[in-house]
Amino acid sequence: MVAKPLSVCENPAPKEASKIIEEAISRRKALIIIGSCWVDYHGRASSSLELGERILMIKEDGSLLVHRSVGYEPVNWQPPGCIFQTGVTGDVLSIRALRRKPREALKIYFDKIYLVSALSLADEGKFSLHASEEDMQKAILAQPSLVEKGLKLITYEKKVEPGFVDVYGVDEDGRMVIIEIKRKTAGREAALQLARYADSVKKSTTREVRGILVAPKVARGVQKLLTALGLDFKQLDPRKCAEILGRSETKGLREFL
Amino acid sequence: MVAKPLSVCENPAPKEASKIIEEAISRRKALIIIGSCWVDYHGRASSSLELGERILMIKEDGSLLVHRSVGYEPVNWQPPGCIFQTGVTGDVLSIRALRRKPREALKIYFDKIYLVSALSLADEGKFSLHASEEDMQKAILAQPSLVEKGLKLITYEKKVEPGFVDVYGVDEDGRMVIIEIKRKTAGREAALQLARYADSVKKSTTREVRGILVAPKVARGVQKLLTALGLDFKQLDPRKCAEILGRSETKGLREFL
DNA sequence: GAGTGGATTTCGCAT
DNA sequence: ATGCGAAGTCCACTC
Repeated sequence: MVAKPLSVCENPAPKEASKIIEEAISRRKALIIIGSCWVDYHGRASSSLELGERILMIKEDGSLLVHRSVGYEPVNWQPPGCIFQTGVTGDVLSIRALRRKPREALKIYFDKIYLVSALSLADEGKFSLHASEEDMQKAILAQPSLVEKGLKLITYEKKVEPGFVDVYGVDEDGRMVIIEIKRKTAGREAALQLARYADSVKKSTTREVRGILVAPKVARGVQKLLTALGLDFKQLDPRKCAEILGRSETKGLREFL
Repeated sequence: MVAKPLSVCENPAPKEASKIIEEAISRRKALIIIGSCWVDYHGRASSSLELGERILMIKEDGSLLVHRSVGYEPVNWQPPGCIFQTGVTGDVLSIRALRRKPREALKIYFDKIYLVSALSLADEGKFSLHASEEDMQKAILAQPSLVEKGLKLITYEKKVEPGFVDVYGVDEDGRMVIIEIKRKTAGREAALQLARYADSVKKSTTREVRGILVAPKVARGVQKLLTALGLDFKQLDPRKCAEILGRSETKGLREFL
């Protein structure tokens, strides 16, 4: 028999809420607390949030999220690894989440608590993600012709002076090729970064060096910038790369690596 | 009298859960659903998440978060603006969150539902944050001597070729000064970016040009890089800037702006 | 432990 | 709409 996945307590008194919360934290349970609160944060920056109704989530790893009724992001939070302290002063429940490295403190004060729920979530499910920049790189390694006919790859993530080159190879005319991969629209930064890499490589070889920006699209004006910098552009969709990997992942790539 | 801030339903049947969820979404309420589910996502990338117990949050603005029992970040999500569809197939409740621009779809399938809670959160509280890069810029504008004695500022957010210079001025010897501000440890990128801007400005003037990197700290090796590039560094803490703004925000800054 | 760069980044601002 | 850069970014990975 499995432990009950959750307990629910509506409209608890502050003392009762505090008891549930401390118990849950000590037993490594997750918590959801809904109520009216204000929040102060001091650490890498400082912030204050005035009174309002919010959702507080405390997780098993000691992370904490304060969510408003709108927005993808929490308005306040604490990354994993917090130490928690709770206290009751009058009718106010306070929760402190402290972190070292960096030293930062988040304090929440509830003047009304509508719900406290302690959770024991059983979750062993695997998460898998496709069509990342890494997938694009793998697809290109498995099938260099995606970038250019006759292209031969030498190394990947080759380290040159100021940073990394995503992929590094030789074209059919024997020129060195540096490839910068972006999984979404490439902006000015990507072009300038590639130009820097290319310059850096040029300094260390007498051979001709080409830079190719691989991305699904370039931002407005960047094509012109690429031309001015003497760089090439090859359009490539990350989703197409994911498809290619799905079909041929076991073929060429393993050999290459 | 205010509306009841939340309703709670434990262990609902799929049909019942579906009804509550649709009702809540149509009334622009937020939702918390806890249960055992699997998740598929297709859009900017693709992902799949196997069966496990999680917390689903749907917000009033049509954003959606799937949280596991650990981690600051949601394992799956959808930004604000979704359209939702629910359905029941056998004992499975499905929730679809669709988005245009970009076109992406997230599908959640619950085979067990422990809790459904619909929330009407009243939250008008102001959020304020201090010690951002913007605060550093404001502090420098209000008090240029923070960077250097005798420094006179001309403008800020000045457009130069590849981007924007944070602050732009003249030092006590009449040399042009461009300032790049970082609120935390400045890395190689910051130094190279400033160098690019400095080069760009040098090309458009015959006057001497200095670049100053303002940050609480520079990363290892970056000081050497700055020297090599002929750039200066001025240590400045964002928290000190926030203090200065707190004391003197109404003094020099308003005049400058 | 620090540094570096990607992310389904999100978010806000300016063009 | 698109582009661009900051973020208390978080996160994984390398040195």
